[in-house]
Amino acid sequence: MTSDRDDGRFSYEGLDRIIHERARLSVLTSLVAHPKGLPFPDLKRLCGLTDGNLSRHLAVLSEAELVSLEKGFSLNRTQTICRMTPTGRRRFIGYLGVLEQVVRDAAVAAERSPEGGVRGLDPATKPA
Amino acid sequence: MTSDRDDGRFSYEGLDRIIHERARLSVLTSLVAHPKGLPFPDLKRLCGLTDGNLSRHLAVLSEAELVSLEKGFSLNRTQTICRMTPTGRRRFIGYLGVLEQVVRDAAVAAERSPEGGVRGLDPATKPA
DNA sequence: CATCATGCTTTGCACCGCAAAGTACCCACC
DNA sequence: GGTGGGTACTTTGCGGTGCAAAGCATGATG
Repeated sequence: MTSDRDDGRFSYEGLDRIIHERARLSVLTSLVAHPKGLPFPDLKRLCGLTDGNLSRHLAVLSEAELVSLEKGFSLNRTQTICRMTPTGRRRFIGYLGVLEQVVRDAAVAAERSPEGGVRGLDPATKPA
Repeated sequence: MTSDRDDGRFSYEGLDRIIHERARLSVLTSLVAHPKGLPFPDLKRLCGLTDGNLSRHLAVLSEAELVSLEKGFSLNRTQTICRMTPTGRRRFIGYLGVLEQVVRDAAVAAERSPEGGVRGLDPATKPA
């Protein structure tokens, strides 16, 4: 059934641990959708994260140089603006390619076995 | 910029922690591609996992009743056959829907900001 | 001045992924 | 029959991490 050639067929090594994490995936998607950057509180609301959580994940992303943090003041308040770095953007897009591959693999497979419930996941199907 | 209506816009709560993990994502994708089940060693090779790793992840998936483990004998060897349960299949497909949404959100956003490198990720583009 | 709200950061812990070591079984081979 | 080796897993140990709760600093408000 499975041949030697299939070794690692589904290993998906491109799923970078830094990126492949729900909260950080949220953050990065938010940031790629807002190329001019987002203030901490907006990001927090978009991602549905607590303060502490967002802070920690931003630290990780910043450490990995996937996002940059610009700390300043606005309306007499401290304000951190988060942006995606060019590196971050590149790596995120690479990651998305792998993610796309996962979805495609799974959709093809699920389609092939007839046990129903696969509507809208056929890779050739466009969403409504 | 972001309105109240956007709260949680990118929170992706459907990214189930049990499923959203590289190794288990591998396992589930392998299993959905092999509806008749896979023996432990084949699964291990497909996913590029060590024995211990696969064992642990299977325990988690089995505990959550996303996969079933059938332990038996074949050719005088112990053999565990792993299958996806109907529940597992349903939940995995649900998860895939969310994953698809992530890819689509990100692709749209990345497309919209002009800084290049987005080839092949446009949601309207089919792979070659 | 006290209180409350905002905008984060730090702490603490429980959980988890991973590799290495361990167990069980079977099969040669001498 | 016993020893060595291979297959098929399971268990253990540990370093790392996500998360919530608590902490801290600043500014507005009564």
